[in-house]
Amino acid sequence: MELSDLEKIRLAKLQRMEAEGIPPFPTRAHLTHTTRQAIEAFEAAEAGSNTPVEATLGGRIRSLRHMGKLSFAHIEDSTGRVQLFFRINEVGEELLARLREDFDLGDFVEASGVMLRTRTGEVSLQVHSFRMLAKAITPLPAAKDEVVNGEVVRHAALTDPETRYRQRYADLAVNPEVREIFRTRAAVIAALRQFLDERGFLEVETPILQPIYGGAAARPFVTYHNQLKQQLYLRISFELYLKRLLVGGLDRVYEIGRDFRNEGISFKHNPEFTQLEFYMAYADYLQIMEMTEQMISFVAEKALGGRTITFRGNTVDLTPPWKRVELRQGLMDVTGIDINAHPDAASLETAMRERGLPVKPDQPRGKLIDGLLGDYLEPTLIEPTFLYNYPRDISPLAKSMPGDPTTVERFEGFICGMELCNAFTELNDPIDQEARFLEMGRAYEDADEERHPMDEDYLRAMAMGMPPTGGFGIGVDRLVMLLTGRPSIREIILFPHLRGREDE
RNA sequence: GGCUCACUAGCUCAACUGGCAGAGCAAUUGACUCUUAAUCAAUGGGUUCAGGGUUCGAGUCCCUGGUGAGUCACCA
Repeated sequence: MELSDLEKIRLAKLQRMEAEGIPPFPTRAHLTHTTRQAIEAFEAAEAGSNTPVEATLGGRIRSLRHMGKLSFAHIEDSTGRVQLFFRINEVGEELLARLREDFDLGDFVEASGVMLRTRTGEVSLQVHSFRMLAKAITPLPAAKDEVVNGEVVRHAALTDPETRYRQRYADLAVNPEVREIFRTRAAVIAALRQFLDERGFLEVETPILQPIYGGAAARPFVTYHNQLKQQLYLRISFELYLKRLLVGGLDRVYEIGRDFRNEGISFKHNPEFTQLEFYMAYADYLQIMEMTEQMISFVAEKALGGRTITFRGNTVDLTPPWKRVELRQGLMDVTGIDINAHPDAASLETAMRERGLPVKPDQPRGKLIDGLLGDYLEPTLIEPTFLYNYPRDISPLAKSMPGDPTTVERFEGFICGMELCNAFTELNDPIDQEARFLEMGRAYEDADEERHPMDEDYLRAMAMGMPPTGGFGIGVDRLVMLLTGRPSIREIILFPHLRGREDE
């Protein structure tokens, strides 16, 4: 490890402590309160009995001010901050000198004493004794904090995105709002579980390593099992396994876990991302639609304490019911094209050209429609909106609408111009399913990386009978982006994937 | 992968049309018994992302490469 000048100075302090027999990394701490508990205990005593509050507190030193025979510090733990007040009368000359010589910003310290208010009114621990809990050799990146009206204001905070993502520990250590994002993220996932658990759903775990990948259109990561001499794929969705469980009689199942897609990286794409899928027997996509808006507003209420979010400058209310727009009508409104009047790719291409819309050649009809949706319709869907009834050829696992074989019972949810979730009435006819798989194979013969491989075992499962089922999938990262108002997926994933560096 | 922009001290940022690489905080030394970006005095700190080129002279201009951000493509 190459040490900077600042680090060499701190290392020398550490070595001096060791030479004097003072452990810089003692094994155990003995704390009586968190910083918040200590402040609350003092305020309660102040309002009542006035009995002294003794406490032993621990935390990271975030500010340190020496002034002759007095010193002040703030320590921080996960519950907040408290000021430490060191007076030579209480700690003695020797310990006070040690504070000056051995302790730096970023060190972890344990301090015992009595809670009191300093002259400026700040609740503080008047320290009688203290010791090092863990020495920090590398200084924290943020320079200094200021407390203004109880709010911590940072000066010269760590802002460089690359450093923040590569050294997330440093980002978390100095940027409290980043810690808050991940508390919200945990609350979102807990609320999703609660919502589904309360409705009788069983949480399950299905394979991440799969011999045949499927359930979505994406390129997989490929890996290999040495002993089995078998090529395996990291899953791109949970769908095909979860629906096998419905065949097995588990009527309501869900899984929250990681999907892996070997695609480009962007502000809304990470190669691994967290997905929730649930399947509900005897439900159709309209019931799932209602459940979706209830679930999302429930989660917002639980994780944020309200149903209003602000994302990319738009403030929207998540309270049900959400807008419902048929995909055909939505596309007609923004492009003037009625997709039902163009049952094949060639006709749709012509209609697009007539209106001066750019057309990528050799795209199947479904892809063209998907393109129109993404380019022209999606950006307009600011208020929470369900688009429903999708073309069959981009939905190989969804059930056709009765009386309309070109359209399937499928919807997607959009908020603030971003796609959030995808759901449909599940195709449970094994004959139709096999035909769809074959169709997909043909349609993507040229770009066959994305086609759905034929999954014979899945067809066998369907052949044993799956009840009519509504299924649902949501990108949990996208949901967390929306709920925390963060425009980049990297802000809400602890360790987003970045390109490797030569020096690492 | 394409295009655009960025990369300077530990952190945040300056440095004009090419002309001695700077500030605040952090650090070091000292003063200071209620401070809170404490204050005051002094001091140290640079592979200007890397490599090459142009030039009397490059942080600045040119080329190649690296990483990031935005955007497009692909996808969710």
